[in-house]
Amino acid sequence: MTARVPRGFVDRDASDLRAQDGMLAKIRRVYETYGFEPVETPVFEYTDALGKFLPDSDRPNEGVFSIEDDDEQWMSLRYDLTAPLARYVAENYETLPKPYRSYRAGYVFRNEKPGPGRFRQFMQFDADIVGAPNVSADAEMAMMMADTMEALGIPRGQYVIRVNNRKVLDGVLEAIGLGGEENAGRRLTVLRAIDKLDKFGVEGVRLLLGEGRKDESGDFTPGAGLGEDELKQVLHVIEARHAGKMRVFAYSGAEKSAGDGGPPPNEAEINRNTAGFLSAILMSSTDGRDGALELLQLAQTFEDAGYADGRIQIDPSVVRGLEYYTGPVFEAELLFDVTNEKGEVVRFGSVGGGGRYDGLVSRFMSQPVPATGFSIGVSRLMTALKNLGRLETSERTGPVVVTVMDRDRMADYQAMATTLRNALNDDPAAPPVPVEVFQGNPKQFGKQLQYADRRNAPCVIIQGGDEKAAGKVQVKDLALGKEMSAQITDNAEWREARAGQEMVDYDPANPEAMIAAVRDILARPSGRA
RNA sequence: GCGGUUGUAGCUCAGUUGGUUAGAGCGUCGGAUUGUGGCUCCGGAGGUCGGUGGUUCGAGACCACCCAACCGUACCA
Repeated sequence: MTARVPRGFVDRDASDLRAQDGMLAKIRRVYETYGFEPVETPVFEYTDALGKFLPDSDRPNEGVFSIEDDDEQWMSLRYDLTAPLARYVAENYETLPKPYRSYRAGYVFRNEKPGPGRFRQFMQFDADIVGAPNVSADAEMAMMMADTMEALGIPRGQYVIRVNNRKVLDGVLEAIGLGGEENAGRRLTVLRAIDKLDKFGVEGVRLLLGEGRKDESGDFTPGAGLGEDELKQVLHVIEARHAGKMRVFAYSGAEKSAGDGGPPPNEAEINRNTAGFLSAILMSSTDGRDGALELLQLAQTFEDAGYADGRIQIDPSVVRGLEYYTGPVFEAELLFDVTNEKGEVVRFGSVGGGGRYDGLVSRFMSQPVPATGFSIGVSRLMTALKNLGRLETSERTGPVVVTVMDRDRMADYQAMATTLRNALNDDPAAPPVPVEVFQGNPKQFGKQLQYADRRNAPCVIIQGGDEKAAGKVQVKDLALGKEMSAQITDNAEWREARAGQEMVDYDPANPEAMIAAVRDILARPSGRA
């Protein structure tokens, strides 16, 4: 039987976990400063509470991992953290303060084809406000997302929070005659096409909105079949930001620009212009007009709070999830390209997103409950940060290893380790300094040093019969020894040299000299961070 | 799901028109060195040649199907 991890899942080692802990702490801190408090819900929910994927006849596993409980109820692993939150809020509605601000991090599961950077188990870190109907709450979420990006060390200008409003898209769909139940399918096709803007560009989207598009493998994707006129209206909406930059304020059959002369608009003006342009071209639709006005309010909030310097951009091409968003939506995008292990340039794109979901909690209740929130893809963002060099990937100092020269004296070695461990860890606020006794087969002393070397140990303690008799121990600086080894090519000589070692006084009642020697090595900047 | 490419040791890869017991480098383990990491030298382990079936005197190689990975695409709460 071969040992193998299930497809789409990953094992994660110490450095991954430490890096992740560091990231989560930074994100958590931002959320806490905004007044959010943690909550945890289980990884399983009843399948119908998750919404979309009801058990269909005999195969309820499409997209989600599901099992049938012995009371014949279907349960599924959560595929995001939003639906479980909605369930939690509905179940505890009476006792929770409203608006309810909460955050949570956790693994979510999707039963689908894994790809590079796409796994079947991955971590999300969400924050939501339930019970706040105003767009001001949406603005706050977008701004907090920007703060989070910066707290993680992503420089300003290397990320952007793009903001749209679902009502704007609904509005244009209505305007081109795709309102109503009977057009639900085509609406989806149009939204999916819009979502492809950054992938295929305007021309690609134009094809997907019209006839369809053939990709480089020869596969054909059928389009939405829009006529020339409808197509043009959709393109005007998703390119509204472009119009905002050009200072185009209205569209009336022919494009006209007021951009001749004058300084180019700043980011705050672009946001306002974009929203203004949208409200002008979506006059005919109630939804569209409302959506555009909300975007205008958002733009104003960002400007007044100082976030409209390019960090947060109104961009009507943002779509996000097709399922439950009802108002403002936002997306955090990384703007830098990174080179992966294979030397290929990869554009990371979206690392998080969210929006307003006014319908989700009320599915469980007899009253409407507005909510807005966002989600960060922790695993994905971590990969990006690693490539950006913003992740604490530096190896920790390994343990101080007390070696075993005489296997009958294990108790003595344990005592040394205890003494060192207590002395080096007397400050509970400082990072831990690990100290351990070598617990492998001590027969070959060379193996013990090899072990210490592999553990990235800063130093080892050696006490054989000679040292014992003299009331001493050897404290060996491994990094220093390594440096010295560069000049020695003969092995016998190298062994004889005992590079980096220092002999100090030691007896159990008086370990100060040993402790001082170890402290000294730990304080050396000899490359072992 | 659809289309393409690729599957040989833990990793990177050789393997001739189909021909003996399938190789190399790196890694790993052991030894040279029973009180010293690195270097060097010597040795060992590790393979259902992705799987099944077929063609053939003979298949790692050829054919069919299946599986997996990668790339593109679709879906993505």
